[in-house]
Amino acid sequence: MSDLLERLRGRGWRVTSQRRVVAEVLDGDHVHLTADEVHARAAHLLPEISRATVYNTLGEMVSLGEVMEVSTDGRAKRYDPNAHHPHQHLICSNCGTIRDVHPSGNPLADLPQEERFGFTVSEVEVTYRGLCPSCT
Amino acid sequence: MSDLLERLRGRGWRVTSQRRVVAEVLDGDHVHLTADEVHARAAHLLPEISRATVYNTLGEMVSLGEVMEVSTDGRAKRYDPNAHHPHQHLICSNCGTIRDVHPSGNPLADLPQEERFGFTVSEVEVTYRGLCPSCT
DNA sequence: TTCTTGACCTGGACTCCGTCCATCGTAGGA
DNA sequence: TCCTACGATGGACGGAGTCCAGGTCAAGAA
Repeated sequence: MSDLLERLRGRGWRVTSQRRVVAEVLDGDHVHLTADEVHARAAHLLPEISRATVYNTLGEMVSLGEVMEVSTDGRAKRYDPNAHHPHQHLICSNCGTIRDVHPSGNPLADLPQEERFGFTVSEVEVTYRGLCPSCT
Repeated sequence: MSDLLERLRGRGWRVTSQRRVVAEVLDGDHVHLTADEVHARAAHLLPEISRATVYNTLGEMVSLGEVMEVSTDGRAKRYDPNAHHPHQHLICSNCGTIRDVHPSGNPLADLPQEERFGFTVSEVEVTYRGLCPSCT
């Protein structure tokens, strides 16, 4: 994830200890943490970091396209650092576990012209729901 | 929508004026209101109705499968009475307008077995995003 | 029609998630 | 090393949703 910091620096970002720590927490490809979880883990590495800073940093990473925001259930949003590899999500309806998945096919092509109502459609988000092995 | 009330009565529900009014507000197939909007419209017909009652009633309708919950953007959930006709949603990223759409194909079949990680997958939710004609 | 009772409604307090803002601190260029 | 604009802080705030104790009423029984 240090290349994330490099990319951010390249975009004119100041690299502060807070941003470094948030990036470190998000390291790894299969992480789907809430802002509060990110804050808790970051505070473990840098105790004085504030909630507002975590929210700001996550928001900036999202608007730069480095991190994806996932709204799973209308409760807290989750942050997914695997933003450079297109994927969808499979969520356990019981315990909330999230997995990245790669469906075949192209859902964008599945929306016929006459069902677009003049919209310029640019993205599709597919969420699969079901029960994970341990909740079955 | 009076058949909704009939179905609910058939399930042992008491039909109260509050529930009648909520059902009436949700009447129509292309409505996607937030709980607060439902409350505002319901209060127009029955001024003393409380927010808690609207939330309770909507929650019950959802758990009976009579109404669908749509989490568009991590903000307020929306309630969609068109629950008996499978469909997906097309949302304007700018103004939030929602349309019901019917993609061809079956996205459930697009998730290969080896991408299911042992989950019992039961539903798929597809959300298309883009700009509506008036926001383009 | 009246009675009875448990399901339902109410309003206000509370929680959770997220944003805003005034002020202070500091990364990094000169 | 110094300067300063960008970033961090934390506390107040706001929106969405939940909870609860107590009052109300739909609908079946008589």
